[in-house]
Amino acid sequence: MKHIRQQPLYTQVKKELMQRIADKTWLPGQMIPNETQLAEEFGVSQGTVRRALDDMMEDRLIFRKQGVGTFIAEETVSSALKSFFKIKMDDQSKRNYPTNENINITIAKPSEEEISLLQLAHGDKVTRIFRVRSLEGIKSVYEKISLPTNLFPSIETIDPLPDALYPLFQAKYQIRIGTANDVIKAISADSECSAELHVPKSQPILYVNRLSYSIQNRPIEIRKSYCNTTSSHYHIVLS
Amino acid sequence: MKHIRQQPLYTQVKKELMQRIADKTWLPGQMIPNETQLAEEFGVSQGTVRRALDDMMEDRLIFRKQGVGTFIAEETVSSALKSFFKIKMDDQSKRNYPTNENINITIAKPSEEEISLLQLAHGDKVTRIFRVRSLEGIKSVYEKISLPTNLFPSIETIDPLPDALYPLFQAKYQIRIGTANDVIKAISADSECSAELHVPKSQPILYVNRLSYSIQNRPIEIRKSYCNTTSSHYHIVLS
DNA sequence: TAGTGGTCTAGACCACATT
DNA sequence: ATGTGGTCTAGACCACTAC
Repeated sequence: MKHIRQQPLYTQVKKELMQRIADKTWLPGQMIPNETQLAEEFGVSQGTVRRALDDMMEDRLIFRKQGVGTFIAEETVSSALKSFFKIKMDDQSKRNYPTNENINITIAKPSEEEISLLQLAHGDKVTRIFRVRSLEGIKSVYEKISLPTNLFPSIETIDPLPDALYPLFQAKYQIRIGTANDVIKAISADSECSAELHVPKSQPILYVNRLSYSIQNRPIEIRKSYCNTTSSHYHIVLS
Repeated sequence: MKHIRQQPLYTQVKKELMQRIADKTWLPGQMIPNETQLAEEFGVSQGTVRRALDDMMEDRLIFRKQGVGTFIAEETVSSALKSFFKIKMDDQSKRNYPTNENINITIAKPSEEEISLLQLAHGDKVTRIFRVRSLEGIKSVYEKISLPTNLFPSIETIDPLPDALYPLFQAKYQIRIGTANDVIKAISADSECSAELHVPKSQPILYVNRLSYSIQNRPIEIRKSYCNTTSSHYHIVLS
């Protein structure tokens, strides 16, 4: 390994290893060479490789089994999903990811709120996605999503629209969500919610108003979620 | 350092160092001995001390300045509060921290849930704190808090009980909250909530069920918060 | 210049899982 | 028995900060 003294050796090793994941040299689930072999290949010590692997483990890019080996993490996209998908069934044994229903996509002139939050320029359009998401057969979330149309060309023609949007954003539009702001309230179901979620009017609804940003910190998505939390909840770990 | 082979040396070193922070041997902002000195004192290698310090840095218990030294982190009220106090006014310009009202503290035999979640031993008691918190004069949150009585002796005699409990936990009981799990639902106000928060029955209420852990990962607190989110909200940043 | 944290090495041994 | 990751050591040198 060339000694660029600008950055530590373990960072350089990590970058090379990440490259191999990115270019599919190593596929998800696959076991990679052991630490000694990698150390020899890169011309560094085993400790340096270990430091690189420790960092990658922290990023959940790999996982290790003592006595077995080091493996590429499955679907590095969906692991990012874990960070942003917060609605869980109360019964943790049922860990179904929600399915889409009643999808409706329109392109429209943006509202004041959309212009402001998504930082739209004059004349920019907005693509709105309406959908109901079901968990274990129960209509749990009614979502209204607003996206800048120019960032997501032809997204309205994708059929079927995948249940998880963030992997789609990344795979098809090279947009990776980095952070999100969730503002959460308890409200009463209005007639729209009531109809979409099949709940009585005035049922308590968990309202999550999200603004998502790309890793470059550009606002990407407004997502208003109306959740029937009768048998599910919003779960967050603070530290 | 005694070689308990049950756990790695670096975790034992870490525990001893954390103890010195807890018992005020080392105070916030103070510089601690360098890695070599600590290694000599504990009878381990410098690399082992470093691993312990790396872990503590991850937990933000210490910080380092290259070329200067290693310092105990300033445990500011605001830093702990920022992480764990999530209810904000909708109008961000008003950033009042809530005040206590109607405080009621009792010591009781724990419920099944309390025994299980707080990992109580046979005969352990539980201290329950009930209080209403107001934001800008509006009764916003009704809280029921459960604590292991043996960890918080005489907390029921503290008068007035401070608005923020976590700084008290640390200052008086050397217990620092490190993580918390929040489970959030929207429910209807029951008669108890209705009375405490002065809202009509069946008003939508944001119910936050929290289980907090110390930095040593021991469960410390169950906190059930019932929030009137008419003019406030729960705010979380995901990444 | 002296003292600190940051990186790196080469080698040893332990704990765990598979064969 | 073998091979893997996990821990630990002793020592070296680099990079940064203060004096």
